[in-house]
Amino acid sequence: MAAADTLGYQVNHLARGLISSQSGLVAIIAAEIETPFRAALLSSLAQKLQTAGKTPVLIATENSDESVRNALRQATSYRTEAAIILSGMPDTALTEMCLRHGMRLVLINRDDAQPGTLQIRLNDHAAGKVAFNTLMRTGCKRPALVSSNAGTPSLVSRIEGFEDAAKDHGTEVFKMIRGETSYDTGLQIGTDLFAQDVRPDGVFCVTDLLACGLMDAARCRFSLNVPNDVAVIGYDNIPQSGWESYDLTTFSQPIDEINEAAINWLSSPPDVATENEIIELEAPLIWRGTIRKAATT
Amino acid sequence: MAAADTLGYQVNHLARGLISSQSGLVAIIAAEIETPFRAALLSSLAQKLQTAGKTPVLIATENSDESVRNALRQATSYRTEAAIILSGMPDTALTEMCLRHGMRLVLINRDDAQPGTLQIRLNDHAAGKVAFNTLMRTGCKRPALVSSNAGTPSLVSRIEGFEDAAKDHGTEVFKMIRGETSYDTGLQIGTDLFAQDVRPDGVFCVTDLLACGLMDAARCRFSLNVPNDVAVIGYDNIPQSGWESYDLTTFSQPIDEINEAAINWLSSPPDVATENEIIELEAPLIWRGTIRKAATT
DNA sequence: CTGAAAGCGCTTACAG
DNA sequence: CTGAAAGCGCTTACAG
Repeated sequence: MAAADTLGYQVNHLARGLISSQSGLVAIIAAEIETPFRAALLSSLAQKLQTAGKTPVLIATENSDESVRNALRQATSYRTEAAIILSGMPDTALTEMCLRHGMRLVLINRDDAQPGTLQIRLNDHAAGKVAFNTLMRTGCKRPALVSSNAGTPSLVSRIEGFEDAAKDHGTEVFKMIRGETSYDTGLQIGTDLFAQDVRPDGVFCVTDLLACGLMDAARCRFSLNVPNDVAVIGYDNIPQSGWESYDLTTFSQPIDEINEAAINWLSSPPDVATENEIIELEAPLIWRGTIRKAATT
Repeated sequence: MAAADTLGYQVNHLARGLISSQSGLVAIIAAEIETPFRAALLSSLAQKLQTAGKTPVLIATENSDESVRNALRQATSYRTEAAIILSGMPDTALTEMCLRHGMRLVLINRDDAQPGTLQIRLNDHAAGKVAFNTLMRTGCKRPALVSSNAGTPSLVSRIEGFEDAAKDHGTEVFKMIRGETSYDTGLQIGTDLFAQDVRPDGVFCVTDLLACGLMDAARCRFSLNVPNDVAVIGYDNIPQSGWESYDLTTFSQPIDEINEAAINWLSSPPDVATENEIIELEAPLIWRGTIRKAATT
């Protein structure tokens, strides 16, 4: 051992992976990793994977299913033990190929059912409802809903939750859905939204990035006061929503819980789960300054 | 080939790497990847690596040299072809071991000399000077300099450049260096800085994150106007500095150039470079709204 | 030009 | 309990 140490010997994981079919490699497949929420999720995930003794392989994709397919092929060629997919959806044929290779799949924030995989998702429908009810409880009369048209299952659920709550309440919702999920589309939507004769006085942005853009439009371009003229609720709890310029009330994605659930499942024996498994977590509302004080808590 | 395709055959890169010593794997070793600048660099790097036919292995470290050392060991055990290091410094012994393994090393934004490596850095000293001169040219009388005490070579160079320019100009600089490189320390430094009897009227923050925090302290806590009461210059050009609430004048790190330089060097034959090579790039100043209009352009 | 053999560095099962 | 052999899936050099 001493000799090995002085010679700088290290086990060759490539060779070990070849024989034992335990490569120690886990693929993280994600798009838009430069985005605040994704970056935070990725950072936490990479660290937890390492402390669990795995080595993360990072595969950046575009937002298309096609590029996720290629990513998955790249992963299997390295006999990755598992893939954690944060964006896009592989088709069933590819999923099956992964399973045949002994590779395990976890899908985060994706509702589509895939046999043999673990799905981790948040209760987005409930969050949409909470968003609506919170706006109403704090005195809003003209609620609005803004989203990108990325059409991700989680975004769609948030929208539906908000609309269902509005229907129950008998209130009409002004809806503006456009562009990609970014600060810039938030800014543009805000610019159009607040240029109207009758302005909404409370808006749920399906994402913090959209909310930040919308708030900047409200304040810099229309000199509106948040929350007095418009209340705003976001979703994700990115670092910027805690910055004093925004101080945004938002839903907090439980990043650590998500990643721990993923890693626990990967560490458990694979034969237990032949069906697909679903773990649903809650995203609690973080009360900050973009909402008026509620009459009732 | 048709049969291979229907059976879903794929070359096993582990086996190929074992025999050909071309694993196709490149390690990215980085700390604080959830931070806006790092996330942007990482995203671009991962994508460029993939289109160059390499597969990135992500190794998240803490900011210590010790954890970079462990990361490098993990990388060598997978016979990574190269490592791109964005944080911390491996010691010479480890660098030599990497080179002996046929692994190539590129160090980004690190000034420390290491034989056999490629160093990519920015002309931070010049940027520090530009920052000072720009503040003075736009009418500042009491310049201040704020930094974290991370002590990274690039931060130190920015500080020295600013101070050297001040010395040439015969002007005293108020300096506040504290904490880690984050929004929160920017906020705290700003809070203390603007509570003084004589306030600075122009400050160079060595990082955009610090600048955002400082601006929020100035505006939310002291109702100061930027740039009329205080001008602010940052460094990095993170996405948030382009947001309307900040509209921060800052130095733009040429992320694409940095990554292309790294990948070009990795693609060139290794025997050419036995000495360490240094590539120095410029970070141009992006003029936005946190600086008064200059009398002379 | 085609085809079989050797070997990369491991781990696992088996023989001594 | 120790030690040698077989084999993981490739690539490269060599024989036919």
